Amino acid sequence: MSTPWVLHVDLDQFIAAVEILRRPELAGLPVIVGGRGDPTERAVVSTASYEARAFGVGSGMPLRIAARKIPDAVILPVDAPTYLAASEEVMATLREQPGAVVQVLGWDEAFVGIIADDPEEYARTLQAAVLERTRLHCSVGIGDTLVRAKNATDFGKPRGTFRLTADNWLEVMGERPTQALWGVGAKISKRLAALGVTTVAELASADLEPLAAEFGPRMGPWYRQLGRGDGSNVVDATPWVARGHSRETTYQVDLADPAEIETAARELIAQVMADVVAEGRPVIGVALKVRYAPFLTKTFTRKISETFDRDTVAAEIMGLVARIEPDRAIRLLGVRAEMAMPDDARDGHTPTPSGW
DNA sequence: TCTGGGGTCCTAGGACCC
DNA sequence: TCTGGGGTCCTAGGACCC
Repeated sequence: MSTPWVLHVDLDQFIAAVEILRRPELAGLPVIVGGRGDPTERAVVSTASYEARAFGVGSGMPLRIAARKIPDAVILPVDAPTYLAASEEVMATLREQPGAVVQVLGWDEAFVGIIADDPEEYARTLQAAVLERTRLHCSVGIGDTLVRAKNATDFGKPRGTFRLTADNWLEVMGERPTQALWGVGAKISKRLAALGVTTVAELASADLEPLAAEFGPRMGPWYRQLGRGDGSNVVDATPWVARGHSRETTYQVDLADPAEIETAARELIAQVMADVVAEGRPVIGVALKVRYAPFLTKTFTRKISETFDRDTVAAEIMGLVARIEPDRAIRLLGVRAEMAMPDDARDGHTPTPSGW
C-alpha cells in the first residue's frame, strides 16, 4: 500500500565535499572552510571535513582555535557562488525524482515529499541519482512527519538512511537530551531543565501549563509537540520569499572614529540597497545592529509605513547610526531592510524553526 | 578559546485609540 | 478624581537554524 512519506535529504560535509571535488588531492585530509581562509583573522569555521571533525573541529568554531587544534589542516576560504551552483544542481536532481515535492531548507538540505510503499528503496534511488549527477553523497531521514524525518537524518549519516515514525520515535529519541531536537538550543534546554524536563520523553509527556507559563501560549505547546515528533507532514514547494535583506561585517580592527563608522555604515547601506533594488519590492522597515567590543549587541529599528525611495531609506538608517554610543569601540555593524510581502505570502502559520 | 553572516519567528512592554 | 478593558502598532530583545 502506498502511503505519504517525508524524506529529509542532507548532503554529507557539503562545503568540504565540494572543495574536495575540485581539488581531489585533498581527499582524506583534514579540510576546514571558513572566512577568507586566514586563521589569523576574526572568522569561524563554515564546514570541516570528517577527518577534521575527528580532531574536535566543527561549524561555528573560531578559525583561530581550529587552526590551533590541527596545525597542518588545509584551510580554505568560503566560495559561496560555487556552493550555490552545486546546491542548485542537487535540488534540480531531487525535483526530477518521480512524484517528488521539494522544499529547500538551505544550501545542503531539503524535504522531499513522496508517495511510496518502500521509502528506503526510493531514498537509495535518490541518493544514487544525486551521486551520479553531482558526485556528492547525501544521507536521508525518512519520517511520517517533517520533524521525525529531520531528526532521523543524523542516524543515517554518512551516506545512509534511517526511518523515524510514531512507532519508534520514543524508543530512539526518548532518552536523548531535549537539545537534540530541532528548534531546542542551549538556552531553551536549560529553561526546560529548570522545569524538571531534561529528556525528549519527559518533554513529550510534560504538563502544558508550566510550559505555557514559561514560554508563552504558542511556544509552550509547540515544544511539547516537538518532543513527541508530531506535527505537519506536508512538504511545501512554494518558492521562498525573503522577508528582508541584511549585511553585516565584523571588523578586523575595532572602529572608534565617528567618520570611520559613518563610512562603514554607508558601505553596508549600499550593499543592502543593491539587494533590495534587485527584488523590486518596497522597503517598510530598517534596522541597525551594533556590536560594541567585546560582545554587547544592540539593535535599533525603525518602521516605515509608506514606500520610501532609496535616499529616504539611507537617511533613516543614518538616523539610527546617530544613536550609536560615542566613545565605545565597535566590532560589528549590520544593516537590514525589511520588505513588504506579497499579499498572499503572509498566511497564518505555526511556529517553525527556520521558516518551514 | 572568544565568538561570521545570512536568515526566521516569538514575546514583552509601551504608546495610542476608543 | 482616578484610572477599565480591548485592540493595534511599534520597538527592542531573545532564540534558533544553516
